[in-house]
Amino acid sequence: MTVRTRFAPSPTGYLHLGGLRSALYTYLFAKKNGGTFILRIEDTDQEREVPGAVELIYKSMRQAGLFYDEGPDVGGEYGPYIQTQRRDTYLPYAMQLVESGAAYPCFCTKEELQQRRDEATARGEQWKYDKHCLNIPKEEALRRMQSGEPFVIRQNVPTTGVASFEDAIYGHVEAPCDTLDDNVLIKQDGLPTYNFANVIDDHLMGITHVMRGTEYLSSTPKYNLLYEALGWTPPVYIHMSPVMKDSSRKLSKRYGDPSFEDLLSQGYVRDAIINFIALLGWCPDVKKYGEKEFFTMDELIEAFDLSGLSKCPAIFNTEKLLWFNHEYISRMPLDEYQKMATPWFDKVLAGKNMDYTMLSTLMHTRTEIFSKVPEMIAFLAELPEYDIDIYTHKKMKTDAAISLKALELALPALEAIEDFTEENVKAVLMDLAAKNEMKNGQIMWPVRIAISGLASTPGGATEIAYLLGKDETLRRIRLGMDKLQSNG
RNA sequence: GGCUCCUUGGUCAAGUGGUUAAGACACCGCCCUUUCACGGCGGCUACAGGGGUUCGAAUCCCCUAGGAGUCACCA
Repeated sequence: MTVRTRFAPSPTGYLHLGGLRSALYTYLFAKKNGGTFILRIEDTDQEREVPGAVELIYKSMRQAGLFYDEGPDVGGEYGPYIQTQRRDTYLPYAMQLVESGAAYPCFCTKEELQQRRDEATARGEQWKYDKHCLNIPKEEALRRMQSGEPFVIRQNVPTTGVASFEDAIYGHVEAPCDTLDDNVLIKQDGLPTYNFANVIDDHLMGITHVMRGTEYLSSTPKYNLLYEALGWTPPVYIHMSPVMKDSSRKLSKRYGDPSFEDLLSQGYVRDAIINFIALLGWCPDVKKYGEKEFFTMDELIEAFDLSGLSKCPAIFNTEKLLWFNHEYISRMPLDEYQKMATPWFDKVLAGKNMDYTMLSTLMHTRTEIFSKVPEMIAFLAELPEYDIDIYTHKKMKTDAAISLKALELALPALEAIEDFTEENVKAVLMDLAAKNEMKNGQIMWPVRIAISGLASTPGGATEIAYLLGKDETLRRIRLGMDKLQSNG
C-alpha cells in the first residue's frame, strides 16, 4: 500500500507553529515511506476565511521546505484540492446515509435550537441535539427538502453502545455513544462541515494515514461510525499532541505568539526552525541516532518514526530555538552569513562604508538571531555614552590611571600607522605592551573601551579599530583620554 | 459539569519490570582568551501523590490530584 498523507489547513491566517509542526510530521511520514504528501484547503467555513490566507499557506509551505506532491496550485489526480470547489461531491454521500438511516435531514432553525438549548441549560442539563427531526417520516422530509425549505443533514449517532477507533499513538480510544451528539454533516448553505468533509475527502483522495492534532481525538469515534455506514475502511489515525505557549495555553496568534513567518522575519533561519520544531514532541530512535540533534530535512525523513512521537503537549520555548539558530548561523559559510546579515548591518551602518566582510567574520559566530545584530553593532555607527568605571577591570589589571597611560601611549603609535589594517594595528599595540612591560590586556582593554564605549563587544580592540578606520579610532581615543583626565 | 486523553528536572526529552534514571537547552563555577562569544571541564535540579501486583516498578493495575482536548450549521 502506498502511503498517502495530507495536510489540511483552513485558510484563516498565517501558518502557526503548531500547524507547521503537524505539516512537517505529516510530510516526513509520507516521505519516509516513499509516499505522497498532499495539501488540501479546508475552506468550508466561508465566514472565517481570511483573504490571502490560501496564498500565504502555499508560500509558507515552500519556505519551510515542505513540498507537496498534490495540491491546489500543483494539481494532482484527486483534485480539486479546495473543498469549496468540491461542494457538489458531498450531498450525494449524505443522501446515501439518509437512505440507510445513518443520517437524517433536520429542519430546526437556529433560533429553535438555541431556545431548547437554553431551556436544557436552565434545567441544569447537558444539551445535545434531541433528535427532534428524526421523527419526521422520510417521505415528508424529502418533500420538504425538495420544496426548498432550509435544512441541514445530521449524523444519526446510536443512543447505545460505544464508538471507537485505533490510534497509532494513543492506542484504542472509545467513547459511549450516548455522550456523542448528532452533528451537522451538511450545513444549510449546502457545504459540508469538517465532520463530514474530512471523511469524504480523505476517502476520495485515497488518504491512508490521517495525521492531525489531538483536538480531533474525541470526535474521531464518530468519524469511524461514518466510515462504517459508508462501507469504507477507515484510515490509520495518527493524532499529534499540541504545541503549547505554557503549561495551560496553546500557542496562538491571539496572544502575540509568533508564526513561522514571524520567526523568519525576526532572523531565525529556516533550517534551525525546522530542526527545533521537529524535536519538539518527537525524538529520534536513540539506538540508531544516539545523541544526534542536528538534522537536515533529508536526515529527518530518514529518521522519522511514529514511535518517537510524544503523547503529551510540548511547551514552545525560544531558548533552545535560539541556541539552534546560533549553531546554524555559526555553521553556515561566511559568504552566506554576509548575504543574510547585510540588510541588518545596513539598518545602522548604511552609508558608513564599513568593511562588511570583516564585520561578518566578527559577527558570524556571535549572532544568535539576526534581529539582535543592529544593536550589537550600533556602537560602530556612534560611540555610546559610557561610564569610566568600565575602564577598570580586575583580570586585565586595569584602572583609570593605567587606562589613561595606555591611551596616551596608543594614540601616537596608532597615528603613525600608514596602512591602518587590523594586522598593523595589532602589531603596534602588542609591541607597545611589550616595550612598556605591560600586559597585553592593559593596552587592549582600554583601547577597546575607548573606541567602543562598551564592556563587551563583538571582536577585540584591533578589529574594531580597523572597522572604524584611523580617523574615527583616534577621535574616540582622544575622547576617552578627555573623559579619564576630567574624572581623574 | 459529561466524555476523551495526558503527567520523568525550569524547558525539550531517553527510558516499554532489574539503569549510579541518559542527553540537550537554560543556569552556576573553573579553564582558555586583548572583552564578549566559541571551545574544554565540572556542578545544580526530575519519575505528581497514595495504594496495590511482584523477589524487584518511572515502567503493570486502581484511586486521588493536576493539566489538556472536546461538548457549534469552526475547523
